[in-house]
Amino acid sequence: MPRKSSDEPGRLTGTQSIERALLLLREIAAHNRAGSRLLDLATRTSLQRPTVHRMLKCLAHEGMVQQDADTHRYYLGSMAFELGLTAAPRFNLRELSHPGMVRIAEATGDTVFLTQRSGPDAVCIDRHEGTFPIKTFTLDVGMRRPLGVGTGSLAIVAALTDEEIQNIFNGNQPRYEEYGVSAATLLTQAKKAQKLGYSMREAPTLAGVRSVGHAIRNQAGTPFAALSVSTISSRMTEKRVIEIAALLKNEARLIEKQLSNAM
Amino acid sequence: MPRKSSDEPGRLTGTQSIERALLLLREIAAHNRAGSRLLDLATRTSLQRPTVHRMLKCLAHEGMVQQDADTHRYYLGSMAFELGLTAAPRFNLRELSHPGMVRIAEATGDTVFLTQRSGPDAVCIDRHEGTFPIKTFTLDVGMRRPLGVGTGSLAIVAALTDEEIQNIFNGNQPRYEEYGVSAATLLTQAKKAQKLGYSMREAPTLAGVRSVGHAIRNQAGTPFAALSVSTISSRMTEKRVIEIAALLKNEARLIEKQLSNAM
DNA sequence: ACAGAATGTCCAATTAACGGACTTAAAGGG
DNA sequence: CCCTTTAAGTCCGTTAATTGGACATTCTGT
Repeated sequence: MPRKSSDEPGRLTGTQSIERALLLLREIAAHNRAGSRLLDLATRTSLQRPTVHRMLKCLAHEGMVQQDADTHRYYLGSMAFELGLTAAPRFNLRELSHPGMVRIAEATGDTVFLTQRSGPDAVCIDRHEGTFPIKTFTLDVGMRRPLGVGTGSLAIVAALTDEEIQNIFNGNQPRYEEYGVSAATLLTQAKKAQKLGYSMREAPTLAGVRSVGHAIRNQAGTPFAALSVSTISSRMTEKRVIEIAALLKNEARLIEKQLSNAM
Repeated sequence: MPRKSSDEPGRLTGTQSIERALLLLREIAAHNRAGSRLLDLATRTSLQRPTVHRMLKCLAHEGMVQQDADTHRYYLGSMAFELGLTAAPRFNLRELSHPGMVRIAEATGDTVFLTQRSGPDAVCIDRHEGTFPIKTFTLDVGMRRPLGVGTGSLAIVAALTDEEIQNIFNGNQPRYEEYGVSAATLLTQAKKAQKLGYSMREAPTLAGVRSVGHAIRNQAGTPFAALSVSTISSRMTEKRVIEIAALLKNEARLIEKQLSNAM
């Protein structure tokens, strides 16, 4: 009997291979800079190597992934890019948020990030540089990491219900190690963020970088994205954290307002 | 017996449902403006309705498609958008070229431009500043000018076939006046660029500015973009022109290589 | 309120997908 | 240079997952 890949009560039926293919795509996306080797994908998805290989061959054939001829590594393909272009007009959080991000970058001088939730992950979907010469690019656009990793990501988590937070942290537990954090510390940080109304922390892997984040909620009140500002710790005094948090809150409100009109 | 869904000689095996799911995604993408109804998708893909429905349910569950609650119509979902963002750096000329532009700017200290052909025009799609304090911003990002005007633009033209060059110069003739050039002089400059393998000239409107450009070709060998470097003439000695041209050629090659992997 | 047309669901039959075992290719080390 | 190791890629018998005909439900228009 194959490993139970998921514990969801409302399992779907008759779509095992599609689910697996999408799982693979997510996994490839999560490591798209370096690319993924067949074996790593098999390990990370808990699928058998032949299965992964067969699926990748199909996905490559259709252009959803592409394999580097030299290194044999797998990356997202041109079809993924093209589907994204087609889908973009309906998910224009990025365009919608742009003016606000510019305002924040101008007001603070620091770099602003826009992060969107994607299931158990968060994806950085935009970045706007401030004018301050020391820049801290903690996130690249397109970067996908487990929810909770990253300050914007943390702000999203903290704004969820306690039950959901538990579920997410439980589900992502094995993946956190890779990013140098534990579910336990994340929970503490999320609790703190809930009290404050915004997330704030030092980057665990990058010493001397401090970030502030604020969630953006959809019409139903569910947080699905976040704005965050990141800079060197010396610029992020207590007082300034509060100012920036207020700024983020204000811009998040504006975006939420537009969203409720838009959809 | 099920309909033969495809006639390919080199059929893949063991991936029927993934192929079908991707077929559905393509079909949904092709009608993403208006959205697709279940029955239309079944008809257009020659799949059975229950099959389509089951797959869509899965795809929707995973966020690859999304169904409008009111109209029941299907659209591409947020995951499609996010995968696209992640894939973009490898397929988007601008993102793809970014590392190379940074390298050129660092090596030369001067400002680098990325120009893309758009029919009879060329558009500056990116610019990266060097460190040298005297900057010559001959191009703004987004600026659109007739092909041949501008050194990057000239490099693109020069790399086309003689027949195409004639057609373009004829078609653009009346528009050149505005930019202080004539089709005749452009032709001479293009011929010279063909011999050298790169374009070089003094800006006709801005005295004391000299630029070097090199075309970027797609897999078919057709030039469609160019890298160029621009600075004050006193910095652009004969010798330096040759060095920079070599630098540009090298980076253009790298981009072309990535493009050929990509598609 | 009713017909027509669409979406959504069920489950027995069957085939398409699975994965253990094997082959081939490429990297690393003596 | 050859041998070991490690990874990619392939094969094929078994079986569990997918399929799709038939049915249920919901929506739409008159």
